[in-house]
Amino acid sequence: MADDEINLNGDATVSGSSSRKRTRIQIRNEARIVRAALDVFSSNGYRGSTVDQIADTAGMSKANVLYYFNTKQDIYAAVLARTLTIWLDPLAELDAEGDPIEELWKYTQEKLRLSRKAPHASRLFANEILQGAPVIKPFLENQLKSLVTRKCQIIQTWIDQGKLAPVAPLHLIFLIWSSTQHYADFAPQINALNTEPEDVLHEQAEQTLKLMLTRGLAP
Amino acid sequence: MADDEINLNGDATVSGSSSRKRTRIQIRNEARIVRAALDVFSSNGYRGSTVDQIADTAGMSKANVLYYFNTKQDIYAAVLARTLTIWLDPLAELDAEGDPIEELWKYTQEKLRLSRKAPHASRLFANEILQGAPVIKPFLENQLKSLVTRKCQIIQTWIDQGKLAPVAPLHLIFLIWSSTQHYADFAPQINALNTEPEDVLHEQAEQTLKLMLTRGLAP
DNA sequence: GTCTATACAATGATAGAC
DNA sequence: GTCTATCATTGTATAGAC
Repeated sequence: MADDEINLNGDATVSGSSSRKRTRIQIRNEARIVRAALDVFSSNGYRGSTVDQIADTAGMSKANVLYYFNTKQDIYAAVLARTLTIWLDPLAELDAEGDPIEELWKYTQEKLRLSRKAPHASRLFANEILQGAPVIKPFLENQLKSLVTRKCQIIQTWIDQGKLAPVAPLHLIFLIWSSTQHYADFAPQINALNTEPEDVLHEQAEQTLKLMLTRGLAP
Repeated sequence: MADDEINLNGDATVSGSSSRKRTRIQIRNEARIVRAALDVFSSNGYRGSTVDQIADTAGMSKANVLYYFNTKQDIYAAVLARTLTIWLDPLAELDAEGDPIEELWKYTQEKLRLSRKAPHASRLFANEILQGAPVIKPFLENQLKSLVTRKCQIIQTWIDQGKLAPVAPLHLIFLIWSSTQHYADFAPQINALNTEPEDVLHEQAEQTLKLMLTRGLAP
C-alpha cells in the first residue's frame, strides 16, 4: 500500500507495514492497472465491470492483471483508496481564520474544478455510494466523519459570530458537494440539455453557483 | 405499454398500439415484477442486478418472470419508463403566472419530498445516467429537453422582468435537481455523517435549502 | 514475470412437462 | 400460466509451461 493511500478500514495501521519492496516494473504495472480500473469501474460500477475490460484498457492480459492483484475486489479497493485522497483534500483546506464566504466559495470552486478535471473519480464514488458504500463505509464513518465534524464546527462558529447566514453547516456542505459533483456524475444528462460550448457551460455553472452561494450565505 | 408510460424512444408512437388485451392476472404479475425490479435495479444498477434477484423479490420463479418479460432488458426498460413519469411531473407544474421565488421554492420542496418518498426512483436514474444513460438518452434529448427549454424561458423572463437574480436558468435547475436528489442518491454517506434523528435531518435540509434559494434568488 | 489453457461458478434464456 | 430441467455464455480465478 502506497504511503499516500487511504486506509479503507478506518483503523490506525502502520502505513506500509505489510508491503514488501516493489520493483520498478511492478510499480509501473500496478499504476497502469489502477488507472485502467478507474476508467472501467467509474463507468460501469463494481459488478458491471469485468477484469477482462480492465486488462484490455490497461493493455495487459487478464491473467497478468490477476497476478498483480489477486482478485477483482483487490483492484477495486486499491482504486478507491488512491482516489479518496483527491476527494478529501480540498475540504481540509477550509480555514477558520479566513473570510467565511470567501473560504466557502474557494472550496466550492475547487470542487467544481475537480468535477471537471477528475470526473471519473467523482463517478467512482457515486457508484460506490449508490450501491450502499459496501467498501468505503468504514472510511465514511471514521476519517470523513471526523473531518466533516471539525469543519462543521468552524462553520457554526462563523454563524455564531454573525459572519454567515444561519444555515445548518452539515447541509451547507451537502449542498456544495451535490451541486458541484452533479456536473461530473450527471454529465450525459447535462450534455443532453445544454446547447452552449463547453467553456461557456462551465462559466455559467461557476457564475450561478457563486451568485447563489455568496448571496445565500451573506449574514 | 400502459397509457401513462413514457415512450423511451422519443418517437411519436400511438400509445398501446402493439399491446394485446391483458388479463387481470397478467396486470397484477407485471406490476409485481416491475415493483421488485425497481428495488433491485435501483440498488445494484443494471448489470449488477440478476433476474434471479428480481424473481425472488417478486416472489416468483425466474422462468415465470421471463414469461412476462422476455429479457432482462425489457424489464429494465419497463421500470424506467414507468418511473420517469414521477420524475418529470413536478417541473411541468412551474407556473409562469405565479410568484417566481415562491414557484421555484415549491418545486424544490416537491423534489425534496420525492427524494424522501421515492428514493428508489432517484437512484434508478442516477445509476442509469452514471452508466451513460444508454436507455433513456433519447428521452433526455427529446421530451426532457423540450420541457426544460420551456421552463428555462419562463425563468429567463422572470429575470428580465427584474423579479429574480440574474442566474443561468439551466444551472439553477441543475442546482435544484442535485441538491434535492442528493438526499436520496447519497443516503449511505448522509447517514454516516448525520447524528440527528430522521425528521430533524429533513427539517434542517429544507430550512437550509429554503434560506439559500430565497436569499440567493432575490433580485 | 507473462502467457495459454482450463476449472468452476453464476447468469440469461429456452424447452417441455403439467 | 407455471414449474423443473437444461443449455450456452460469460466471468472469476488458478495451474502450469515458458
